[in-house]
Amino acid sequence: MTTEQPKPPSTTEQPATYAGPPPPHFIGGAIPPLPPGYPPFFTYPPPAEGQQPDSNGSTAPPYPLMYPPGMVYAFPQAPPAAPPAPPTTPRPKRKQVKMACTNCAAASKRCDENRPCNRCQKYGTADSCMDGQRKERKKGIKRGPYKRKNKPQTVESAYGVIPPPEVGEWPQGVPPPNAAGAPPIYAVAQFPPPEGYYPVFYPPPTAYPPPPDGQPNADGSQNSGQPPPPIMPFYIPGFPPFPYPPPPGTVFQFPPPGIVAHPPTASQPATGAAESEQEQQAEEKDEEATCVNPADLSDAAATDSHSKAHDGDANKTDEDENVEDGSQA
DNA sequence: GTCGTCGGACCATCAAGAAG
DNA sequence: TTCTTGATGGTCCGACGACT
Ligand SMILES: [Zn+2]
Ligand SMILES: [Zn+2]
Repeated sequence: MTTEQPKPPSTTEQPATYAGPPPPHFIGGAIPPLPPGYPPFFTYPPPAEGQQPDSNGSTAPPYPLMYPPGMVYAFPQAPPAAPPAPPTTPRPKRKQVKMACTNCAAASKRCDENRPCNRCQKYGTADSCMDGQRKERKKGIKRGPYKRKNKPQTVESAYGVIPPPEVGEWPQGVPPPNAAGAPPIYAVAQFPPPEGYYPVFYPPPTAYPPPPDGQPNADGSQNSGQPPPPIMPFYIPGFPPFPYPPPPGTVFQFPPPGIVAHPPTASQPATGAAESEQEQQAEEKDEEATCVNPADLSDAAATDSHSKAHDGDANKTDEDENVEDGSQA
């Protein structure tokens, strides 16, 4: 994804409580204030194709949009000075024959597996069309230490999120809450975000263990070992994205206990990657829970699931494509 | 137009090094 | 033992010039 961090509201810089105007026709109590450090469930859609940043360099709409938790993705802000990237179609990989004939090799032209090869037949050099001698690779050359760069992808590397920690164990690479620059919350991806999106933050499902050094947090508090205060998500019926302020007649409601959201359907913005494992995990986890399509009820509960992507490297086959060589008219 | 030459991008292979 | 990295040796694209 992108290394640029998002500017939309779901960051720690945002006020922890919703400060906007009360939504019309709100039912079910006041919008619950978010615990300190928790971002609101607001996000923006990605900029439309060809949309230019405004004078502030922002491609966000003038109003926030609400997605139900479990499908909440913000999108990373495009760098203001970034020129519009031209659409690039990756060139198909060029196939090579295992061994070109001596004539083709000398002329640096495309050969094929046939003997005589196509080119030699065409130019009447079939009698001299034969394989050359391949040199043997040198052995025993010292190479020095390698840089490891293709580690198995984690949720974090794939989606820019940090998996929740086990109790009593700090996740690798995550500073404790009292450390400078520590994230106030952990990020949990419910579903793979669409291209160009990153998941919104959720509170960790487990307690913060005491900091390794026993020091208080940056805000002076001590980790109690208790789970952090949960975010009480709120929802509106319908299909995401929801405009905010919501249109007149919108009814807010809290999710009944045990209600979980379905993964995005094909009509929703989501990548197709890694969905099966997540779905399975979600189903296993919430077997007893009632599943409600958000399009029907717009309910969701923040459940924890990750996905992993692994970069396989298996390209050992070799088939020739018998492409006619030669200049055309 | 065809054909030969050639620089260099691209590709497949595989030994060395790293990890499990 | 298996996987990953990266150097190596190779193919062949595409530009160019000579020639017909
Ligand atoms: Zn050939
Ligand atoms: Zn040949």
